[in-house]
Amino acid sequence: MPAQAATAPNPQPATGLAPAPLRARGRPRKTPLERDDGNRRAALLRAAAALFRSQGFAATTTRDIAAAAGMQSGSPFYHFKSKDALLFAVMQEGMHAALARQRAALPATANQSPQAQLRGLVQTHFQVLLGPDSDFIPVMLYESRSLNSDQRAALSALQSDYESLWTPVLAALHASGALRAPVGLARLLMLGALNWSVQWFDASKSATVDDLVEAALALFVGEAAA
Amino acid sequence: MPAQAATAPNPQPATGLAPAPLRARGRPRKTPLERDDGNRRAALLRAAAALFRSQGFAATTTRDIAAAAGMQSGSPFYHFKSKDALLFAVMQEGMHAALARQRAALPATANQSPQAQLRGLVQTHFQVLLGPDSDFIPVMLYESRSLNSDQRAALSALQSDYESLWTPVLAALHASGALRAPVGLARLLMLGALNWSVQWFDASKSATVDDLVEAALALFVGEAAA
DNA sequence: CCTACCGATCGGTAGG
DNA sequence: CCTACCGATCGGTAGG
Repeated sequence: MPAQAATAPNPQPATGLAPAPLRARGRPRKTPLERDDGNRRAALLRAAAALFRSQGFAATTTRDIAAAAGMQSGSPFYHFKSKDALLFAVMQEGMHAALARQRAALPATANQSPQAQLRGLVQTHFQVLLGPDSDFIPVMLYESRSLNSDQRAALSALQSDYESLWTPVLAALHASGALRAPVGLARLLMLGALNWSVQWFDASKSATVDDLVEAALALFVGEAAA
Repeated sequence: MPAQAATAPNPQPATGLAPAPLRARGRPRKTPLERDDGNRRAALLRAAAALFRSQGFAATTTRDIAAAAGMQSGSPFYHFKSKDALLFAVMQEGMHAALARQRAALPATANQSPQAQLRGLVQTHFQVLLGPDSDFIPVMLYESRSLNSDQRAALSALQSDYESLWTPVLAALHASGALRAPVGLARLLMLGALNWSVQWFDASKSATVDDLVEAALALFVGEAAA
């Protein structure tokens, strides 16, 4: 039931046999400078994101996460100070990835119409939300209640950065009459419409992500019809 | 920190003194037929809704709920079979209230334009979401993950009833050209935009619920401008 | 990163 | 609806 971490290495059959001496187990380390700690840490993050998303933060056990990453129950705490820190890391990773993808997509429409720029923002947003490796952002959207205030503040800063990508585009659309609601409320309502899709979108159903993009644009700015 | 149940009766100072004989405590029961069980049950529901909303279901303790309703730790289980049953009752109560309010508001716009009918739906929806006693529906929107499949099925039926109030109005708007997105996706996106408002709406800020109604209508159907 | 474990908390119950 | 309690689980840690 806990989504097995797709690429979880070192599944550790847990035979209960007496452990062999440490140096004899597994293949030898290539070089002290080349430890795969980042790999294990990333496996924990992916497992945590999947479980936090499907069960919620409070209902997910650090033991669940450890098992999904092929570790023993105490091992997550070697990589993260607390369950809380794991949650924050998942969200931070999600926001950094989302920002990076939006920024990478920006130049493609920089010289085009505000409508085309909005299409780019909406499309990338849906891809981040519904595409592969898409557990991190939903966790951020639906579990921020469990953060402490410092963590929340740190994430708010990233979220402001993200929103600032939308504001000038919406302002231009508002100025041209294509967007009739006030820019601030329009941004909140539009992002809400997009974010809510994680609750109902089913990749196996008929509608595709591209269908969603077109529907959202038609709904918000009426497809070039001003 | 746990929102104190505003009207919690019987706050029980918990003095630790030996309890007086049962018949001597409190004012005498009016009549065996007139027990205030419904009152206590309602207090539990209100307390549970507030706590489930602010902390989430899994992070809320049945002891938290009991305390907020002025009871001892084991007492909620006199009224509800399990914590799960309490959650389901909160959601069911929320959906019944939302349906009742929408149905009561329908006649007022029945003979008016589809735009006016949509305004009525949106306005009532925001009131249910953001008005007084508005914890029940947010709990339903954000905690259904914690239901078992029978409970989820029962709620899905109520949600379908609710959505069926929107579909004919959206179909009429689509037919007239005022709504350009496909009806099904438009409904999902629009309700998402509205539902998301519980995450950011702050009654103490400048925007009012009426501002939200107007902004949403302007965004979705462009305010009579087709 | 594993083993073995602690202390605290939690949902739920018996019996009144 | 309260008292007193059980059994299980959980986050986290020491020590290697």
